[in-house]
Formats: sequence, structure tokens, C-alpha cells
Amino acid sequence: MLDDRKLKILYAIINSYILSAEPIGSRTITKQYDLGVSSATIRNEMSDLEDLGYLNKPHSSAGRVPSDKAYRLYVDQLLKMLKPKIDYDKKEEIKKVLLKESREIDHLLQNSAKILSAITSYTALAVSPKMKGARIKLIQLVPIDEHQVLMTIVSDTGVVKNSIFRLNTGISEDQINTISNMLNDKLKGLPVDKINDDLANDIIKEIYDYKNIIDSVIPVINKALEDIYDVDIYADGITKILDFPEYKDLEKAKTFISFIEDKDMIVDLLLNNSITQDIEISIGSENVYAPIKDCSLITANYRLGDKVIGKIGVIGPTRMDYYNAISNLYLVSINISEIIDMLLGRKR
Amino acid sequence: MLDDRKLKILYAIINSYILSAEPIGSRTITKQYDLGVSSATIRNEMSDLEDLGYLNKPHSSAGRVPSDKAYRLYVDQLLKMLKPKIDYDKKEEIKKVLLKESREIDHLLQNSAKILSAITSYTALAVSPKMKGARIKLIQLVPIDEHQVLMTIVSDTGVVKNSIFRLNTGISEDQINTISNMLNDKLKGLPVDKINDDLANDIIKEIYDYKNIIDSVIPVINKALEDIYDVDIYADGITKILDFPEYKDLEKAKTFISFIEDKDMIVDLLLNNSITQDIEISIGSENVYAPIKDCSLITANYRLGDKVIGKIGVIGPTRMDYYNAISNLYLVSINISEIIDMLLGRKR
DNA sequence: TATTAGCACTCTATGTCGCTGAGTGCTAAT
DNA sequence: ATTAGCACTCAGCGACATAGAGTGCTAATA
Repeated sequence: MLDDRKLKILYAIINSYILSAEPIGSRTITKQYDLGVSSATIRNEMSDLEDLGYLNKPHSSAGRVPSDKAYRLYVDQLLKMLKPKIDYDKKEEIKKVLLKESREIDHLLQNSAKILSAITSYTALAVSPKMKGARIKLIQLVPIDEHQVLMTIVSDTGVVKNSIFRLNTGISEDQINTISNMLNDKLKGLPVDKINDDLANDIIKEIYDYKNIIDSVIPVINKALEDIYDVDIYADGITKILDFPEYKDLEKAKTFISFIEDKDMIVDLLLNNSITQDIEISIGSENVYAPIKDCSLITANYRLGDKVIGKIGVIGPTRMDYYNAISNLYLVSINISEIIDMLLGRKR
Repeated sequence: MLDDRKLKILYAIINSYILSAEPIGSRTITKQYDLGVSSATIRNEMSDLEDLGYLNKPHSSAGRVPSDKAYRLYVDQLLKMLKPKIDYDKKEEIKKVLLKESREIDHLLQNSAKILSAITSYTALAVSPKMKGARIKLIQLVPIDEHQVLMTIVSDTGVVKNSIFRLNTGISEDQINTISNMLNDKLKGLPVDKINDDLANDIIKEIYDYKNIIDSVIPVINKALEDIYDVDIYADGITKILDFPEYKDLEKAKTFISFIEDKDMIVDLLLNNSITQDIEISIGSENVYAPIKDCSLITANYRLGDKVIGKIGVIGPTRMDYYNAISNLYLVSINISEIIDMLLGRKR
């Protein structure tokens, strides 16, 4: 559809615009790129590219600015080129930094966001491992004092969840332990989302003696599981967006930052898109949420074994250094997966 | 030192300026407050107040702006007036909202920050209970699989800390339990900051058989305790600062937001000042940290029983609605203490 | 003696005007 | 098909005038 010259010109404009954030004129192209044609020709081609929807003009006598469609073309091309190139030296460099302070998954993700934001100079986001599809590895009750019991649930994705709850009926340590063991036998290995009231009734049937206690424990477990679905968000470099001239407008900046601060939005943003691709990119108007309709979001999966359990991403202006962002995001995501594998062990 | 009329004028200026954020002229005062004197008299008094350091002029032909010294006077007065007035209806109203979603301390604090920011329209900060001075209520080890052990530590301040660690030497469930019980016997009730290497040696001496395992557990405990000191920060309404005209300057806004995002700074800000007073206020230049030298920070303690275990605060421009901020902050802090008492029980 | 009316003066904010420079788009020549 | 040339457009910028809010001083007043 686009002939070679148009493509070259379009890429030249995109590259220049990514650097300068200023509309690009025909003379700028002739000066900076040796395309062997005059500025008038470039002008004609630019006019065509505008008609085709790849370029926009801020006003009639200004230079051109790439459209979202142009970035899409550019990025799709870039992804193809990038695939085989992994800079292993850089990956190890990042890994070294990550390993230094990441003995727990939450630290790991926080640090990943930090380092990613530092390398790319865009805002970085990470979401903690999600429980959907996870299995219970351990559930146990421990008496803390006469009336308080600590419940701990560990998932095979490495998430640990504690709840302290009160029991009104006095209960002995032995009884608690019996129940704890029984719950563990029943629930260990089960997918988290398979635990429901039927199962609870099952359990009660088997040990009717403890019905009262079980009855009070079940809601605690359910609440805990609810909480466990409630993933955490790690953000870093939120204010980086203020460095870009397109966010000199306070109202825009405020909208953006408020959006990033809104946990529910970000969870939805990161988890409610497809996870088929390793790297997902949504550019400007492709984004569902209004506050980021002139941003680009790049996300990558991280895994435990071969199962995708979470995401990390960068978000910045559509005029973003996609090459840098994509490649570094990819390196960080690989490292996260590797380190999680290390922390949780290969056997599951 | 200040006669009654000067004081009235100063208060009038402060009140007007808090509302308008614009330098206050002598005529504004005569129009809005009935002081029974002409604008010329006000002008003379304002000139005196400026000489005394209570007022500043942005430029020679502008109105006056209160100095930090003026706010200090105003706030000290306000605190005296405010002390006996607690709006119990409002307190219960806030409590109702807080109770709805705060079954764990972290949610409680997050929600407190949220509601506080919503009521005051300033940025709200809260710090999770600190472990300094806390006692260990429970420590236990649980085998998860052949090589992994979950360690859980519960403090009497309601903080629960989990660490999953690996043991290279194979070890039976019974052995783990024995060690777990022993550690619990030894450490339960001890102040967290009393746990050190001497104690570790003590333990090893008593059960030399398990030396290897104890040796590998001790560093895990230490690391966990380290983490446990590492309090969390909850912030809400960070972008609220952008609503104030004094932060229309992007660079200033960026500095502020970056500061709030810097966890270490905020921890220091909240915990490293005296805790003698229930409400602490630092105004503008009284603040140590440069990025908030034109902000005011108001903090309140929350308690478990009679022990101060954490802080919550609001931060906004020095031109802040102190009355609203102080009284609501106080109500929220009382509620936090009460709810924590409920969650953790009165018996310790 | 304290207060006030009156006035000159100061300074910012705002709006207007014209210029400049970068850029486009068209036409005619190559 | 390409390009030189030119008229035209428009944002950005500085210069300038003006308005308006406010001060500080002086002299009159109670």
C-alpha cells in the first residue's frame, strides 16, 4: 500500500518527532535524512500520507505529526525486527540489580517497576501475581491467644495471605489443630476458584462435631480468598510524565496522575486485555480509558513455569521511544519470570 | 504584644487569604469585616504587622500575604479553641464508613487516608504500625513442601510477616514442628528489638541437635524482622495539590509529587519528629525537607491501648484550611485507634 | 493624638499590534 | 515525475499601552 519512499519518509517523520515533540516540516526531513529528493517532493508525499491518515497537521501552516495509525505501522514493524534480538548482557545487568534487593515477590515487582522506569524514563506499572488459576498449597489455623486465630493461606504462585479472626466460643489448641489439618487435607491442591459453599458443606458433613467452628471459619476463608484475588499494583516514575511537553497542561497531567493512582483502573487496564502475545501495545486512541487516549501502553507477561501469572508495563506519550521501551520491558519481564522461578522453586 | 485590633486584622487577612489565595488589600478587609475603621487605618496597621514579621508583600504595590509566623500564631490559637470541641456525630459518621471495608489494618489505613483526603481536599498520608517496641506474639515454621518452609511472625501490634525460605538439608515435618515450638517458647513475648545473635546462640546451646537448621533459620528471622521494621505508607489524593493555584508551576508540582512518592522520605517525615503531642503541625519553613517548605503538615497519632503505634497526616499549602484539616484529622485518628483496638482485642 | 480622605505612585495583568520565521500548497518550468 | 519559486498562513514573541488594585504619604479632621 505504501511505497518504499513514502514509508521512508513516514519513518523519518516518526523518528524525528519522537525526539523533538515538534511538528516536522519537509525541510527538516531533507536536511536530516538523505532521501535524494527535494523538499517539494517530500511535501507532496507528506500531503499524500496525510490523506492516507498517517499524518496530522496541528494547524494549516505547521509541520506534520504522526497519527496513531502511523505509530501502529511503525510499532508492528519494530516488533518484527526486535523479536530475535535479545541483549543478554543487558539482561544480566538488570538481573544483578534486581537480585540485590528482591528476596520477596513484592519487592521484586516494586524494584522491577523502579528499574524499568529509570531505564525508559516512562511511568512503569506492575501487578502482583493473580490467583485466578492458582492452587492452594497450604492452609492452616494457629491459635494466637484465647480468642484469636491466625489463618494462613499459601498459593502455588507464592502469594501468602494472613487473616486474624476472633472466635467467640472458647476452643482448645488441639481442636484448632484438628480442624486446621482437616482443612489442609481437603483443600490442598485445589484451584482457588473451585472453593465454594458446596465444598464447605462437604467438610461439615464429615466432621459434624466441629460444625460451629467450621461455620465461623468458612466466611473467613472466603474473605481471605476475596482479598487474595485483590492483586497489588506497583507504580514507579509517575511524575516522569510531567517531563514531556505534551503534559505541560496541568489539567491533563492531573487526569493522568489520578488515573495511575486509581488502583482499580490500573488492575483492569493490565489484566483485562488479552494475554496471547508476550508483548502487547496499545497506542493512543486504541486505549479504552479516556485519560490515556494520548498515551501508549506497553505490557509484558511474567510467568511461573509456563503459566502467565502477572504483567508489567510502561506507559508514556504516544510519541514514545518504542524501541527502548519495548526491549527493556521485555528484558525486565524475562528477568522477573526467572527470579520468581528461583524464589518459588521449579517443583510445584 | 499584638493589640486586639492588630490581631483582628491579622486574622481577617489570614481567613481571607485561605479562601482566595490572592494577596489581601486594605479595602478588602474594610469591605468584608466590620472593624469600624477606614482602609487607611488598616493600611497603617498592616504596615506595622509587616514590620513585625506577620505579613509579606509579593511586590510593592500588592496586598499582603500572611507569613509562616502569622500561621503559627493562628494555629496555636486554633488548637487551644479546638481541644474541647469534638463533633461526636461526625466522628461516628466517619467510623461507619471506615468500618465498612476495614477488616484488616492495611485496609483500615488506606481507607482512612482516602476518607481524610476526601473530607479535607488535601493529600493524606498514613504509616502502618511500627514494630519498634512491639512484642512477638507468635512465631512459627510450617513446611510447605520438601524444601520450602513458611515462617510467620505475628506482633502484638497486629503486624503479620511471612517469609518463605528454602532448606537444603532434607528435614521432616516433626523436626520443623519441634523447632517451631521451641522458637515460639523462647521468643514469645519478647520485644522485637531485643532479638539478637546472643539469643540465637542461647537457643542453639539448648538444642544442639538442630544446630544446622537453627543456623539457617536465624538469618531468615533477622531478615523478616528487618522487613517488619520496614513500615508501609498509604497516600491518597496526591493530585489534590494540583488544584491549588500556588502549584500551577509544573516544576513545583513535580517536586511535591515526587517527594510524596518517595517512601523513605515520608517515613522519615512522619516518624522522626516528636510524638509528645497528639496533633503536630509544621508550617512552611518549619519543615525540614525542602520540597515541602511551602506546605503545612499536620499529623496525629493513633494508638493501640495507650501506646502510640503510628501516624496519619494531611499535607497541603501553608494557606490551608487548618480548622477543617485539624478537626477532621483528629476525628479520623481517634477512629483508627478505636477500630484497631477492636480488631486486635483489648487483651494483649 | 489617632484617624481618615485624598492623591500620587507602583506594579502586575491583560490586550493589541506588528513582525518574524517556519511551514504549506500551488504553479510553472525542467 | 520532480523541483524551483512564490504567495500565503499561522503561532510565537516582543513592544507597548492601558486598566486596576493596591500602597504610602500628607494634610485635614475629630
